[in-house]
Amino acid sequence: MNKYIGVLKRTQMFAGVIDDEISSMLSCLGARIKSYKKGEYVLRQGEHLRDIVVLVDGNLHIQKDDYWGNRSILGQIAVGELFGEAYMAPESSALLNDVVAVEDSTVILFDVRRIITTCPSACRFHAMVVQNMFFVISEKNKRLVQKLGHMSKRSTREKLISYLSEEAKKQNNASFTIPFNRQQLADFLSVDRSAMSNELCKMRDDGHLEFDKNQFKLL
Amino acid sequence: MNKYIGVLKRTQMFAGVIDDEISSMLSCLGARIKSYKKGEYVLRQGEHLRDIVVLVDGNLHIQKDDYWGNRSILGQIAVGELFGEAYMAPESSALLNDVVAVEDSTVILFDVRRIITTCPSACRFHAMVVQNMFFVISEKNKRLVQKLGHMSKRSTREKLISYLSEEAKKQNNASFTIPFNRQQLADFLSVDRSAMSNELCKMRDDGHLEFDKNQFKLL
DNA sequence: ACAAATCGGTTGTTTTTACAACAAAAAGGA
DNA sequence: TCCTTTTTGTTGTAAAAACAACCGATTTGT
Repeated sequence: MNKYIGVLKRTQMFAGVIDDEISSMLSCLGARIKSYKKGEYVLRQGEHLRDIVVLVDGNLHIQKDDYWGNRSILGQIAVGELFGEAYMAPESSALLNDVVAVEDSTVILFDVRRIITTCPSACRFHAMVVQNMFFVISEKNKRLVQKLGHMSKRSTREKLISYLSEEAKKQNNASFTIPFNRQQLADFLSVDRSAMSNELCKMRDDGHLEFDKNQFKLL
Repeated sequence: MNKYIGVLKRTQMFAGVIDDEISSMLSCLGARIKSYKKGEYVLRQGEHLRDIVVLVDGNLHIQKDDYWGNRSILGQIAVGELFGEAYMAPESSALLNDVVAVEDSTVILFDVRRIITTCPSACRFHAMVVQNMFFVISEKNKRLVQKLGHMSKRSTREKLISYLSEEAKKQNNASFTIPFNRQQLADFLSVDRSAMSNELCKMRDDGHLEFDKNQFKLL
């Protein structure tokens, strides 16, 4: 687990906490490590979650498949980001989505209750982690609101524009890479892949953007 | 402000805090009170928010209007609920939506920084409010995820089913009232009102539900 | 290197939704 | 109460999206 201290140090959750402190906090917070192969389920819809899941290597998707096999992707977790913040309240622990490793992945799990309850042994930085968590959850909420902003657009084209412009803004560059292939992007925006592909090409022909694979450039 | 202590006491934010303590916390948390007439803007998109807004009377909608006048409703704030939790992180304070009073409303504002920073004078229940806020944000997060669940459905009918069943579940009754009229519900689900109205009537004719105004019953 | 699987784009058809216009019913105000 | 405004349902048409099927290119595994 110690080999990932460098990764943890750079997460928002542990912002301002030094290596030595992280190391001692691992036990204080009941940390455990787990690895998953590409395609494996990290968590399943309906499961009860009592941990905060921090991704230290790989790539996760939060998604849901309906009865007819339609998939919708709620979001993506990149290295350093975490999952499970929505299930910290004691009563609301039944997961609404699956969490799937889209690449070989490694996560570190922290016991939720140990995070929100400041420990008696009072490791110095516990209070800072609590405050960091506030900001992390707050950020997460904002991202969900942004996603709702994309989804509330009526046409496929508008959804694409909404999503791509925000991605450009987030990466602070008109050229940027998205973490999805076409099918995944369609599942993320809840539209049909072929229709979306069509629309992307039209937008390209209209001179609004250029793309190659998952690399885009807004014009 | 003191006339609303009874309301505050029943909010999740102040769960477990007694009247006297709330009263003293009001100044500790830099509380201010504001009232709005029906139709007035409480907050506007792009504004910078440094407060948590608790609704103590009335009804608020969180919404956004685009250039062409299309409105989309992100959510509704009922008495006792709060707004602003997505903007607690110092860098993310630019509002993504308007907040509008859909009835005459009264809110109490709390300085965010005073909430997350435990005060030196250490009012006894401050720590409890901090923990409560964790749960509130977490709940909000869950609600956003649920809304994304509805929005990710491909057809108007499925969106309606998704929303209405959840509402029934939330109110723990097959008969329930929704906080929207038809146009508002359409704006909430991002569909056309007339098409939605049509679909609702078809669903009624198919024997799936009954409704009268904003009172629904699932069969 | 080869076969198999995945991925992205294209096209035609069907289904669904948006849009516009209107009428009946209900609510609100003078 | 009566008039005005708002709300809801209805219908027809136009536009858009979903669906299905296919192909070529790329990637992956052996």
